[in-house]
Amino acid sequence: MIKPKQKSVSGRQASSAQVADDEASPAAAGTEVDLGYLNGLLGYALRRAQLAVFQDFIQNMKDFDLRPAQFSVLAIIAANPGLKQSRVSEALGINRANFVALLDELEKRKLARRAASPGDRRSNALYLTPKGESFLAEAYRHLQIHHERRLDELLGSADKQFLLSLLRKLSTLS
Amino acid sequence: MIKPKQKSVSGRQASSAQVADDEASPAAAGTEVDLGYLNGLLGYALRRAQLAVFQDFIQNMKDFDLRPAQFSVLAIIAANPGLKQSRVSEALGINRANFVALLDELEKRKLARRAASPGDRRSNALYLTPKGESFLAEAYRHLQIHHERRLDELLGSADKQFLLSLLRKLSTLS
DNA sequence: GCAAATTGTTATCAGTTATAATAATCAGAA
DNA sequence: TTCTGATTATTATAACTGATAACAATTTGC
Repeated sequence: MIKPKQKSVSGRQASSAQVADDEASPAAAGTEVDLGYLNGLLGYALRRAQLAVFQDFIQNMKDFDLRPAQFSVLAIIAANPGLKQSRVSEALGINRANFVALLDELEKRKLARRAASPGDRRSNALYLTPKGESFLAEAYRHLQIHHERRLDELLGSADKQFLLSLLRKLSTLS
Repeated sequence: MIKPKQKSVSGRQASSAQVADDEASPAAAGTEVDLGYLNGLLGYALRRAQLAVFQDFIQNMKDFDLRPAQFSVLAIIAANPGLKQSRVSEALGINRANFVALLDELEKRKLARRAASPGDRRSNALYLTPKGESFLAEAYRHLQIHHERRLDELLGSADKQFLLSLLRKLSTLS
């Protein structure tokens, strides 16, 4: 079902590795820039891909004025209504001090709200407002149609699923 | 040769999607946090994976005091000696204004140097110093042994190659 | 020869991320 | 129960990244 197409990926190692500097002939202007050691580095490929995908995400969420971090907060709260603030920030890997302003903004826009946590007066239980629920649902629908579908077309949806599984493995590092 | 293992990736859509808020029962404390909509989003998986891989990179480069951006600059110069400053920054997607301080640092550490560009007195031709050459080679060797090999073991080296090819496709997004 | 573009640089600003400190509250041990 | 230590949300702050604008020197094209 999933056909890994390795066609244009070959010849990677051969391209650089030997760092011979002939200072007499500076790299030609019309030539393509050789990525050298970067060609094999997963971190580099990840960074470039993440930047490109986030750019597309941000572009698509322009009408919603929603950046990736904000979307992720709404999504977590929607899936776990009543979760306390520290657990939401922890789940997203966001420092809880920095999470305050992020949530302030969402609360100011009436998309989320802090509620008293029953049994612990220190913590806030977080909920989406009704407006937040429909807003998130619409944003998600828009993303599916415009953002994710575009990625499906670029990668093939089977390969995209496989990509997701590989990325999840990487997230478990240390 | 490449066997896409889709085992634990199934049931993604089913997990959330229905955002039913039962405000009466706040999300339990001992329960795992449900990622909800984030489960299907490629951008989220990419971000978490990139963060994890960069953390491992930085950890492994601690003795070299070399961060990803610095490594990438050295790698580009090594593979394209004499390339002018603006082309290096452009190749890495780094704003040329921000590139100045980055290169200043590498020059202060005697790893790279700005040289006069023959035929254009505006631009700098960039080279690694001999120290820079050996430093980069050692850093790369260390990365291969400790960083990339670990990723190979985590993903399987065939799947890692396939992952690289998918990430490169994503980087082409507008 | 002159207007427009390029190159490196500085200054600046918004956004992100990490740390420390603090007040309120909770939990557990003496 | 009281007291000590941990947790929670918050503020303030600093470091770092990324983008923009302005500028001088230089090159390019008409």
